[in-house]
Amino acid sequence: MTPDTHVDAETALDHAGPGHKDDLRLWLRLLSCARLIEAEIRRRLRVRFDTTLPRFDFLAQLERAPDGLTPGDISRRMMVTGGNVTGLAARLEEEGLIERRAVREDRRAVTLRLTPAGRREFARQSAAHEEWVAELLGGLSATDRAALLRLLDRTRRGVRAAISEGGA
Amino acid sequence: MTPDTHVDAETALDHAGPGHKDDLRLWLRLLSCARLIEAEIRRRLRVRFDTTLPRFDFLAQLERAPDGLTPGDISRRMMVTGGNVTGLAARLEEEGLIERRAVREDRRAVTLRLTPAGRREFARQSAAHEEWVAELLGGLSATDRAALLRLLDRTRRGVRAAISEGGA
DNA sequence: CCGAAATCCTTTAGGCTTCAAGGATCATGG
DNA sequence: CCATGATCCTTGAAGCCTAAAGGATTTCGG
Repeated sequence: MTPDTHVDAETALDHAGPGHKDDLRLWLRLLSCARLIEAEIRRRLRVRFDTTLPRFDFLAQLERAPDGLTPGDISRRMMVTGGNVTGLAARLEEEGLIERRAVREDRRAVTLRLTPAGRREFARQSAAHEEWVAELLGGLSATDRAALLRLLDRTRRGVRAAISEGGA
Repeated sequence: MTPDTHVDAETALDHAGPGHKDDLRLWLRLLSCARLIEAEIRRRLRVRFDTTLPRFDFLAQLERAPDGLTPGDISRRMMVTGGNVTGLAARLEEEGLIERRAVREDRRAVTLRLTPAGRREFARQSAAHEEWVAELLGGLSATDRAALLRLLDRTRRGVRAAISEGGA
């Protein structure tokens, strides 16, 4: 409100160097880019397969694990909470796409695996999904793609480092 | 099912060039990168301010519009549905961070604006948010930042073009 | 052996998000 | 004027997601 406050806010940013504002721009652009693609993929999954991205990701995890996974495994791989997995699994089982099986060695646990119908359905969805992504990213040159891949890898590593430092 | 079908599926991918799989990798990396940052920011907003990203974004929109915005405006700017805005606005109003005001010229509409408390609260959150982003992205060199910004811009334009073509 | 702690999964409450439907108001063409 | 259609916002149903608490089982130290 007062002039002093106003100046302080600005100088605080200036002292922190030019990176502050640039980083915000970079993050907002990264976010909008990811959201744009994600929203389109969600839309197409809904329109063409009457499903959702979490369901698709769930089936993708099981597809890669022929022997099945426990809810805990899926929770860790999808980076979501256990309660979330319980709900998704209930609906997918209800639709006959996955099945539950008791684990002999541990009566607390259960393994989830694709049913034949689930495997078939995921194959259809997966092929379309791959085409969509190629279509959406098709505008980039091979050079740009490679550069972007490398930069994103560096970004991710940097972010992970920052999180584990700060989180310690 | 039949051998022919199987071959067709594979050749279809091959004909599309090596970009298919690469694009998928690129998309997954972009997504994991964005989600990593977003999850950390959501976590900090919750822990330190007991709030959420949608609420923060909502206040940010109002902060930039001193004269207030209608739910429709916010819906468009945040790229979410109107019903979503209704619910967020109800909770933010309940907490005294925003206020509703009738519009004289149009009795269907209403303008939402920050209360003084809302403006104060957002200032706190916004400053912290900016620091967090700088901290998380701080590992990147100036060169990488600039390159990434440019590549993401190209990506976004390409995706938008692909969507508007396909969506026509 | 046995009790405490850890692990596994589920449940519950609450917030976020969408789609679809509905009520109120405005604008327009007849 | 007024009926029709458009626009604005809200509501309702359903799915996604989290944090926190709870029940069942396993593990492990004593």
